Amino acid sequence: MNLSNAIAQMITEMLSEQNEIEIQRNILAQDLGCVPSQINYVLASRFTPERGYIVESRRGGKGCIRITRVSYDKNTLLMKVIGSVGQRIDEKGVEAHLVNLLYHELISKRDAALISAATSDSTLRGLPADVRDYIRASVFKQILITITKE
Amino acid sequence: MNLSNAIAQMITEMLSEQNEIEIQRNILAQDLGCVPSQINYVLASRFTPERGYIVESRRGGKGCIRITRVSYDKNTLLMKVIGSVGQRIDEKGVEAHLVNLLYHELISKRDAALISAATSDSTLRGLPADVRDYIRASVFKQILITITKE
DNA sequence: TACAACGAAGGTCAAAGACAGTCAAAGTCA
DNA sequence: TGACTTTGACTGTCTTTGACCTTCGTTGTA
Repeated sequence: MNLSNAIAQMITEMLSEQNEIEIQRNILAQDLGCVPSQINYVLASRFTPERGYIVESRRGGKGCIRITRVSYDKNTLLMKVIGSVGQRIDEKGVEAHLVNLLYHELISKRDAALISAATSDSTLRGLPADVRDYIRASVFKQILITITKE
Repeated sequence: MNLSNAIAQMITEMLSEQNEIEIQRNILAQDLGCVPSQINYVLASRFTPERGYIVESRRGGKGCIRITRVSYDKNTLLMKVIGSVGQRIDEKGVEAHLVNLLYHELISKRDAALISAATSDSTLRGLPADVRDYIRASVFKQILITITKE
């Protein structure tokens, strides 16, 4: 087992108990007997957004690195919804999806309110119905895609 | 938790009970076991006008520092932006507003990303430019209005 | 009463300290 | 050979500290 894998495993273990951990780079490096920048390498190569992690950090005195595991399932489910929307959707269609997404806790009430505002008939007023539904589908999907990227 | 954050938290707690507090720099510094100028650093870095605080002070005997939370009424400012948008806006116009809103911390990065996604040219593709700008303005404003309702 | 000296605040700024990030070079392994 | 690892010098950012400055109420004195 090389160093990087050992570090990755250690971080994964820490994350098995909580979805979010805070570490101090220098301390962890010292514990593991490696140079601090090795931690960066491991984070950059293994704890990527693609693999469902968010890494944030703070420099300076008492700095730290926060690693959050985002539920991969959530995105998979969101992507399914996005995939199911199709080229057009009417106001009721969006509302139905929102109810569903809320029920499964894939989005927050706030998100639902924002999406609802962005896609309502009154917001998209003035367009012919079919164009409106087309634009609504596009806006709806783009917002959901943005949410999956968090 | 580093010193600065601890101090900031303490001040925030004091402000949770009233919108205005008066502290004595040296006394607070002594309570917290830090040098007095550390208080200045915390005030300068965290209790800024952008974040909705006004800091005033009086030197000399019986001096003090007064910190006021002004809730520069986020909503009032948001409404001003909404009012300034007009009937049409192009992609760059929205981006400019988002930069501004972010700078003044009236919306989060996340909100900005959602709005950007909902109003981009690619999301609204297929519409004639003038209609697109019209719909964009509508979507943009409706989302902001929803944020003011929180 | 006028006012100068004093002491008690708070303000400023630069240097030092404490972290984390970046990048390129060297090393390793299939 | 090429992809992945490891290392460390250098950089960037935020924090902490302390010396020195400014302001202002109080007090002593002519």
